[in-house]
Amino acid sequence: MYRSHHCGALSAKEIGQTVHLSGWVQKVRDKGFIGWVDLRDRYGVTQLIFDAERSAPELLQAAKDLGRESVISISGEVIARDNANPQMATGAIEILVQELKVLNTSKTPPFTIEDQTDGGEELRAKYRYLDIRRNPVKENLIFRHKVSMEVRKFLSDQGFIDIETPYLIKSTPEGARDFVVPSRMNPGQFYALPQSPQTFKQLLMVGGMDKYFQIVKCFRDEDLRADRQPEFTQIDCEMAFVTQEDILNVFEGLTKHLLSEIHGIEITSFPRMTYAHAMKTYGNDKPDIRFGMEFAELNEQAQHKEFAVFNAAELVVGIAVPGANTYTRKEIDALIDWVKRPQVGAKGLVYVRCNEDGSYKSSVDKFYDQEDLATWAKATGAQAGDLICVLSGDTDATRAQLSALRMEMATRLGLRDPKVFAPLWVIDFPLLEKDPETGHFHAMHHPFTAPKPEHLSLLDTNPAAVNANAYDLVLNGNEIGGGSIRIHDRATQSKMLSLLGFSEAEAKAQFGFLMDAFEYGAPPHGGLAFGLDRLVAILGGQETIREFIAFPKNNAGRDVMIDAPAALDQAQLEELFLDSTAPKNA
RNA sequence: GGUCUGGUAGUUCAGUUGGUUAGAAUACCUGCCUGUCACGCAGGGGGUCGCGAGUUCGAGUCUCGUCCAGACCGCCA
Repeated sequence: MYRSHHCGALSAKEIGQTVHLSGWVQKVRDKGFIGWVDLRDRYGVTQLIFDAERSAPELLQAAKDLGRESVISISGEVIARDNANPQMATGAIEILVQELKVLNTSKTPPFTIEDQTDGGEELRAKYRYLDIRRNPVKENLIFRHKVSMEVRKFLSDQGFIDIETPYLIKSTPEGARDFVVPSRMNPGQFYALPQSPQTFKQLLMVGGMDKYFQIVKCFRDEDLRADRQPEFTQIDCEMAFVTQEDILNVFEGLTKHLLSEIHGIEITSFPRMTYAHAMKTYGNDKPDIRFGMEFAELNEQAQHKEFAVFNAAELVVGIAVPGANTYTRKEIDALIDWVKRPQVGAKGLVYVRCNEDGSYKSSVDKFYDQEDLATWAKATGAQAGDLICVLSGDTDATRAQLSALRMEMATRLGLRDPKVFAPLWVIDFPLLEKDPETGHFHAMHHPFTAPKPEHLSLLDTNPAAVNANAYDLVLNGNEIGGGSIRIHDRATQSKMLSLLGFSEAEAKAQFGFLMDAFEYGAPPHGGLAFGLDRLVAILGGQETIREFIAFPKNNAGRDVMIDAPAALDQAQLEELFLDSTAPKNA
C-alpha cells in the first residue's frame, strides 16, 4: 500500500492511528539524536519524526541519508507534536515512522522546490516538471482547472453542446500566419492548424446544433508576448437565432458566474461602450476602466496661440494624472524620455502642474497664460495636486501614445489593483480597416462578420464607414473575448470577400464550402470566443499567461524542455516531400 | 524586422576609475547538536566571468561582432 492518507490530510483527530504516506522529501532536519523529514505531495506537507529512543538505529540513519526530492513511502503512527506548528495545516501532528521505503532517489534539483524559489525563468522552464511541484505553479494549474470546469458547467447548463472540430484543416490567406503540416499521402500538399474553429462552428449552426461550445487549442504562427503563445486555448461559442443582445447577455452571465464562483465578487456594473467612444476617451479599444484619467481633447483650448507644435497637430489631447504634481523636474524629464522611446513614439510631452494654491506652472508658459491653462484643467478634470500631460500629433498615433502613458501612470500610481475586476463590452466595431500602406481593406474582426443591417447599403458606397455587429469583452484593460453576428447568406458573404480583394475564383476556392452551406437554409447566427489563458491569468491577478500553462513556450516559440522545434532527419523529409536536395519528380 | 534590459559558483546576485588570489547568500559535502519546522554551530569543495575578436603593460570591467534569455514595437482578421 502506497498511502492511506494524503500529506495534507492528518490532524489531531487521527492521533494514535497507523497511516501510510507517500511523497517527496521536502526537507531533512537532522539534529543528531533526533531528525525530521518534511514529506510533500500535491495536498500538503506532513512532518515525519525519527529519534534515537523510539526509532531503530538503521531507520534513523536512513532518514538522515534522504536527499531532497527523493520519493519515499512510509508507515507509522500519528502522534501529537511536542511543539505544535500553527503555521502548518498538519502542524498539530507528526508521524513516528516505523517503516521507510525509498521508491526513487533524486539528483539535487537545479533550483529549490519552494514557493520563493531561487530559480530563474529559463531554468524553471527547462525543468518545468520540477517547477510544477512548487505551490505557486501547482495552484495556478488547479486554478485554471476550476475556471475551465465552471465554464463547462455554466455553458452546459445553458444548453450549449461541447463538440470537437478538426485540428488538420486548410490554410487561409486572411488573418494570422498559419502553422502548416505536410500531408504524406498528398505529396506537396499541406494541412493548416486552425487559428480558430470559426468556419466549423458556423457550419455546426447550419447543421442545426443551435448552441455549441468547445474549449479548444488554436494556433497562430506570430511573434510571442507575455500574454501570447503560438498555441493557446479558446472558449469557443456559437449560437443560432440570436441577436447581438442575446449573445451579450449570455456571456455577461458567464463572466458574472465566473467572478462570483471564483472570487465571490458580484458584478453590478457591466457597461457597454462603442468603439468610437473607447478610442476617443481612452485611446484604446480595450480600456482599463478601473481608474479614470479619461482623455480630454484640447484642440479648441490650445490652438489659438503661437505654439506651432499644437497648431500643426491634428489632435491635442491630455489627461490629468492624479497627485502627480509631486513629480520632480528630474522625474518629469524621465517621463518625457519614456514617451519618446520608440515603443511609445511621442515627439515630446507638454505638462501642466496644478499647484495647491490654484496656480498653474507648465512647460509652455511662454505661450499660454493662467486662464488658458485653467481651461485645460477644466477639460481634463484636473484638481490641485494633479499633473496634466498633453500629447499632440496625428490622431491615431497620439491616442495610442497617450493610452500607453495613461496605463503607465496608472501602474506607477498603483491604480491597477489585480483584485478589482471591471469588465465591459466594446461594441460597434468598424467592419473594415484600411491598410495604410497598401490601401486595401481587411476585416477588423474576420471576414464572416455581418455588417450592421442599417449600414448594408454603405458597403458599395463607403465601406470604411460600415460598422459591424461585432463586440469585445474587455476585462481590466485586456481583450479577453470577441465575437460577432455572422453573415449567413451567400450574397453578403460573397460581397464581403470581394471587398477584401478576393477574386470570385479565390473566394470559391477558399470559402466555397461555407457559401455553399449558406444556400441550404443557414440560420442567422453569431458567437464569440474567450481567450482562456488570458482570462485565467487575469482572474488569477497576473499578466503572464505562461504561469497558467503547464508546458509553455518561450519568447522565441521554443519549448526549452523538450527542445522543440527541431530538424527532421533526411528520411522523414523525403517521405514528406520536403527535401530540397532531393531530385524533383522523384 | 526593430528598440531596450540582462548573461559572473548548482542557483540568485554584487563586483567602484581597467589593476594583485573574482566575493556574498543559498544549495551541496563532512562533522557536531534531544523538539526542529527559513533549525543552529564549525569546516570544506565548487568559476571557460555566454562565445569570438580587438584596444591595453594589464579586461569580469572598455569597443565591435555573435549567441542566448526577457519586456516591448511591428505583427497577432
